[in-house]
Amino acid sequence: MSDTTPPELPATASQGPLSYAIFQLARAHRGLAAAMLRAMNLHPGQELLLMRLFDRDGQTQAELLEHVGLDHSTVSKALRRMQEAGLLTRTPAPHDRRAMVVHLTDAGRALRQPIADMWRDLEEISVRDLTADQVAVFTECAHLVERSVRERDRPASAE
Amino acid sequence: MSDTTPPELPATASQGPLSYAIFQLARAHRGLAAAMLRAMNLHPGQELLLMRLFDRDGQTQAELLEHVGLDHSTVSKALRRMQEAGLLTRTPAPHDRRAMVVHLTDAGRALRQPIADMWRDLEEISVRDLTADQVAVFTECAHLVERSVRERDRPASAE
DNA sequence: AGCAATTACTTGGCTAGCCACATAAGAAGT
DNA sequence: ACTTCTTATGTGGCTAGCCAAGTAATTGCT
Repeated sequence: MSDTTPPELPATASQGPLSYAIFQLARAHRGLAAAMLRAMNLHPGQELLLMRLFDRDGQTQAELLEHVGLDHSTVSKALRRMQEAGLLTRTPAPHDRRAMVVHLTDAGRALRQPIADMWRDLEEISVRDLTADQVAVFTECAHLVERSVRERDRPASAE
Repeated sequence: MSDTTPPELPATASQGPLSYAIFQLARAHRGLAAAMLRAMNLHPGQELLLMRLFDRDGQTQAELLEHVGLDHSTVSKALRRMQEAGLLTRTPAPHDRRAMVVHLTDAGRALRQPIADMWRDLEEISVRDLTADQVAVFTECAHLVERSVRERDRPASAE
């Protein structure tokens, strides 16, 4: 304790450089994504649901939920707003009247290419100043950190 | 329905692996931070403001703002809630009656060590499965990506 | 059967975070 | 002095995201 308690603690970054870097990077990255999505009248996170539906239309909320990993209520509200925006429909499943099957509308399908372009632009900007090696290491490390964090967050999670 | 399914576009991850990794990592990381902060009756982001005040008490909102990089309204509201929670006080600056000087209360100062411990635990968990080299590369890359993204977000020096 | 547990989803309530607008006060130009 | 201009902060409105509680339908257990 005699070497780590100077009267002038620099800042938050020194206490946890990696955590702080994640925090700042996430906010900047999300900000750019939000700006790009706003041109399509979308909000951050909605494009992930749409991309899942582009991949396979007609999924239930539970199926979408499992892949994106968000809270039930978050997905439910986001889908309701996207339905009100005319991007998709939610109809009760025929053989399981609890479930709501989500289908894209024409307006929703029309966003497939714009979202793909936007996502590619975002990726290209993010990677711009990195070498291919750095991208590989960064992505690998991101997954490792994510797994550590998730394991700690859910003490009963066994993979 | 009659649309010829493209050769199985995997998912969002393949469109932008790095962006997707950032998104997922950020959510998991923030989730763990939120869980840890909840034990102290804090919310994500508040601890950053407090740590800034631990570093130097009696700053104005504008000074805090510059360092954390959030929107001024976000900081304004967060500080109001933290004041209502008894963690700090906001008093008009004597020589500049626009500015509000933020001072920690005893209750706020009491969180210094708990927050430092929590931040250290979070960092330790995040770094657990990484080598020192990986941490260095990851942090460096995070800053590079953040800079690229911020430059693009603010079209000030576009080529 | 019948009743409990699980699953699927909705709603309410809270904060974070952004934008846009509004207010107030100091600074600067005329 | 009298306007702008800039700065510092507050407020309203929107969505994202979480937790917690509630509803409805399916499954499971006795």
